Amino acid sequence: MVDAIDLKIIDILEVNARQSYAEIGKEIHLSPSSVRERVKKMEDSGVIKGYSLRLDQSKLGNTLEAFIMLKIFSGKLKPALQEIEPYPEVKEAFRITGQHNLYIRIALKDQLHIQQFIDKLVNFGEPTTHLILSRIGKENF
Amino acid sequence: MVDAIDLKIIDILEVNARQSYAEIGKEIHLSPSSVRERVKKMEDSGVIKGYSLRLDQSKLGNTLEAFIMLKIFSGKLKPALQEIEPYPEVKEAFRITGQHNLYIRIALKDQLHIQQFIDKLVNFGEPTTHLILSRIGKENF
DNA sequence: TATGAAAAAGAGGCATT
DNA sequence: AATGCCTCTTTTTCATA
Repeated sequence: MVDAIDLKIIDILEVNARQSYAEIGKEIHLSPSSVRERVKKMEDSGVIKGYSLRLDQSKLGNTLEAFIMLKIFSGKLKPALQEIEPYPEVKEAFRITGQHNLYIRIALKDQLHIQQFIDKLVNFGEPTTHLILSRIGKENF
Repeated sequence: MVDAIDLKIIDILEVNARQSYAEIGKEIHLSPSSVRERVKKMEDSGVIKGYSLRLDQSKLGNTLEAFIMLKIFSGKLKPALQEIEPYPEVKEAFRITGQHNLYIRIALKDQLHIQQFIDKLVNFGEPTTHLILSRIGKENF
């Protein structure tokens, strides 16, 4: 399904998803079309779901990044999901195991906005908030 | 710094970072070169840090996704960071406020591997693990 | 906006299994 | 027969003025 060469391509694209097939091919000693074929197969099979951006949220004016874990009130899961879905502040969300049921990552302008955001969530569950202080690791995180 | 048109370009690239400048230009009624110029400026200023992939980890054989929050033991922050930095299983990590100090997101083959991973972390702090059950929201999450 | 240069997409062929 | 890679050609896109 996905062989060692495919994994190499993924590694390269993970660092820079806009790298050309020609350049990728040079790195792994394959022709541009072969690289392209492999990428297309991975897109078609769903291994590669899409291509995205790494943004510096602070330079976009969002000085606060945080994640909120929600302990959902009984029967409030569906309405909670519908509530948070459309917000552009929400960068990522998933259902989780443990004391809380929902993980929501957000990027916000300032403290006032995080307060307003939490105020909306308290209708659906009990929130625990963690501010993100800094990212760790390689640049491609 | 970043105007409304730039934000539109970011929105488009966030959904598909491999979209061509020509196509982006069509959507926002701008010439390919103008789009290209704006993107380059955002790259140079660091607003756009890079381009990345959205992968289906389960199709790569990683059936388990999780995040671990670590309550770091006194003086163990630096060694903890050095320990986790090189692991390919670590997809994201940041320092956080609250009861825990470190957030670590991982993708792993199976339960055995998560156990082994946690075993390494207990030397540096007290871990709390949450498995990720499912992603919520649009496809570009 | 127009241009040459570069890359992507597609077709066909060859080699290995 | 199927797969994976290559080369060649056409079309599209990029970067420069």
